[in-house]
This record gives sequence, structure tokens and C-alpha cells, in this order.
Amino acid sequence: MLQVAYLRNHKDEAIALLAKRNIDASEMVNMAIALDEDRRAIQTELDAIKSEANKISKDIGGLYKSGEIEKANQLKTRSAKLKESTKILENDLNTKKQDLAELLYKIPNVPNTIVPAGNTEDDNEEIFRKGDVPKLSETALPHWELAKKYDIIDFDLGNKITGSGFPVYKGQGAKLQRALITYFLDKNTAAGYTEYQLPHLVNEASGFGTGQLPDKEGQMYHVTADNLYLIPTAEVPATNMFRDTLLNERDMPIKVTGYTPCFRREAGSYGAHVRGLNRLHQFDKVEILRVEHPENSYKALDEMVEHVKGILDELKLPYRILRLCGGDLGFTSALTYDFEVYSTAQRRWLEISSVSNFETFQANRLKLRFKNNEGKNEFCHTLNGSSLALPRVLAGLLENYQTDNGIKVPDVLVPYTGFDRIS
RNA sequence: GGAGAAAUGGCAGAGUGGUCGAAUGCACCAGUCUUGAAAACUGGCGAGGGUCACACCUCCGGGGGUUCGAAUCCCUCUUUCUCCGCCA
Repeated sequence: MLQVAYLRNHKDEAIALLAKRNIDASEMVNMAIALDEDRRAIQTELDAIKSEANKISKDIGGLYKSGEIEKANQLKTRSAKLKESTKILENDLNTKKQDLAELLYKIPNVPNTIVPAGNTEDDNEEIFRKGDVPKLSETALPHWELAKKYDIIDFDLGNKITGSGFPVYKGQGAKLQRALITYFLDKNTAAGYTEYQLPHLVNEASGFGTGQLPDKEGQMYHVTADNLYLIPTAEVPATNMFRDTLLNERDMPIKVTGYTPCFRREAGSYGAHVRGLNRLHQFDKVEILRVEHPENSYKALDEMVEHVKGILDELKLPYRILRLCGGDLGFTSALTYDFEVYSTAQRRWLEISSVSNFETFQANRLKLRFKNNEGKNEFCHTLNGSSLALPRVLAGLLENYQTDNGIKVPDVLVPYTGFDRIS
């Protein structure tokens, strides 16, 4: 969430930049500032009363020691009265605090100045494109047909066991999946990211820390018996490792990578765009995450983008990079680059990675700070990205590498799969 | 699942009703010494709110209670450790 102090000091800037998301935030921002002022006024009043009560308590202690019981009892009466008035003020204060917090949860992150204005994904700005789209024969198939033809993914079996969106990978398909995960992790660790194995269920505090709660509760699977949530991305457990943390400046940068399955309810998504591997309820993803000094976070974002480019170059997949417009930008992000791989048979781009800088938006919720050189505590910047999301990479591989004689395995993956062709 | 013990500043660890926001050690910061570093010595050093700055307020796992006054007593929840049971 945004810091009230920022809104107070940069009100016009915040409203102007939030307008890139096609929202008029002026009312919310003004309300937040007003609530904060109310809060402080009540706090001041309450503090004065408490101060007096504290003083009386100390005096009573002294009076008891010197045996002046009568005087002490008089002060007790006064103290009881003060206590009554604090109760009312405390209630007011808590109400204001809660109202302010709830309002702040509703305000999305302020977009970076270079975020293009725009409404939909059509307004995203393509900043890079690489790789040739292969000329496929007339008989070229979409990945779900290929999966069936070579018997490597069984969607029906997943339907039977669980429901739609839970595919079963089989034989060479399962092996290729495992190969990709290992390959991605190897690339990430080679780039200095430390590998973690993280829990796949998280508690409420963690969901809240990264911003899935309270806004997107409906998108997560909720295990009500234990009040835990299945993770929609490794971002949630990985980022929450740093909840309530005070770092030293030299501890940064922190670079984390981890593989996890991801679970998403995807309520309300149907139709052709969710066929095959395009949109699943359970999928695998390797994530990279960084905790950075505010001054370095945009350099770190560029590094992450370059890193993901390197992987796609090695896989020799046609891809492009988009700078997301305000309307398409995630709630918590200040700047996001999406990577899309071209699905030749579907003739459309599939998002396979999203690399974002959250600046202090998550750190504020997480209370993730560092002690700067002046000894003051400052919020860190957090960033994360996929490196990479498996199903759509797999879709891209199957479709782009299909031949009349099976599906070729990219050279870089052969050491991991142990075979160079799916047939 | 049952029984017991515990949870204190970045970390370790004292503190069982009244100058305790909290001893001490480590870590950290500044200085002295040194060519430089280490060591040693001197000083500083929890967090949040508030203020121009002070004052002041809050915080000893979370929540509630007793009391004029709670880190300290009571209730409750959570987590950790030990023992027992069960189990991949």
C-alpha cells in the first residue's frame, strides 16, 4: 500500500500518475489525507490524557510509600475518570485507523512516469521483439492437438481426477516439464539467485503481505479448515520470507529463485482462450525475486528483463516484450514488462513472464525495511518476475518446434531431457 | 492427538506489580591509536506515532482482563522446544 506521508507530500503527483490507470484517485487520496489528519488530532488528544494518567500513577506510588493513603485515594478517583475518557477516544482512534487502512488497500500503486497511458492490453507498448516465426506446414497443429497426438499431456485424465484446468503430464511430456524446471532453476542460480523450496500453502498474513488479500480473495483456493491459501504464485511465500524484517544496507541485493506449482481459481474465464495449456488452475512456475535498495531497483528491473531474454534466446522461441500500460498494470506494480511467446498455431501471443518493480508498495505492507547509512529505517524495494511460467512455454515449444517427424527438443534442453525429439 | 516448558531490542539473554523501554554480551555507527587493517579504549545505538525540534504517547508473541499502576498476575489464541502416541 501507499504511504500516507507520500500522499500528503506528493498529492498532485500521485493523482496525476494514478490517472494513467484510468482512475480518478483524487477522492480517495483526499479522503486518506483527511482521515490521517483526523487520526493525528485524536492521537494528540489521547496522548495528553494518557500523559496525565501516567503522571498520577507515579504520584500514587509516591504517596503510598510516604503513607498518605487519603491523598492517594483522591488521585485514584481522578485516574478512573481519565480512563473513561480514554476509552471513547481509543475507539474513535481505532475506527479512523481502520478506515484509513481499508482505504489505502483500495488505492493501487502509483505507476512509474514511463508507464504508457491506456485502457487495455492493446495499449501496451512493444519495446522489443526477437526470433523468427517458423513457417509451419499446412498440417501444423495447436499444442493441445500435439499433446494428444504424441500422448504427452492428458487433459481428460485431469478432468476425471480433479476437473478442468488440471492437466496430467505423461511420459516425455512429464520429462520435458521436469527438464524445463531444472533448466530454469540452473539459469537463475547461475545468475546469482539463491534457490529456495517454499511452502505451497500460506496463511492469511502472507496473503495480505503481498496484496492478494483482501482484494483478490476469490482468485485463491482457500483451505477453510486450517484457514490457509494455496499459493497463486511463488511470489507470495518468497516475498513473505521478508515480512517484518529490518535489513542492513549491505544485505542487499537479495536474489531469490524458487519453483512451485501455482493454483488459481480463474473464476469467470472461459472460451477459446483457455483451451489447452493457455489458462490452467494448476501450473508450474519458476520465479525470481529481488529485494533492493531504492536507488538500485530500476537497474535491477533491467537486469531481470535481460536475464529472461537470455533464457528465451537460448530456447530460440519467437518472443516480444511489452511495457504494460496503466490500464493493464497490476494493482501492486509501478512498472511491469510482460514477455510473450508466439503461439504459431494459434496465431497469437501468450504471456509467459511478467517482471515488475513494486517499489515500496509491498514493502510497506510487509514492513520490510533497511537501516540506511544515516541510521534511519527506510522501506526496501521489491521486484519479481517469472523465469519462467511453464505451460505457455511448453505450448510455444510444442507448436514452434513441431515437424512432420515429431517435435524437436531445443538443443539447450537435450542434456536435461535425455532425448532430442518427442515422437 | 496427550503432558510439560517457553516466547523480551538486529541476534543472544537478564528482569516476577511502581524512575523498566528494559541489565549484560554480540553486532552496528562515530572517535582515539595505527602507514592501513585488526585488537584495545571512549562514546553512541530498539521500533512506531507525534513535533520545525523537543515534550509526549504506544510497543516485552497476538487478543482480552485484574490494578491508580503490568514485561511481571489472570484468561485466551498462536508459535517453538522436550517427553509420549501416531505416521510419510
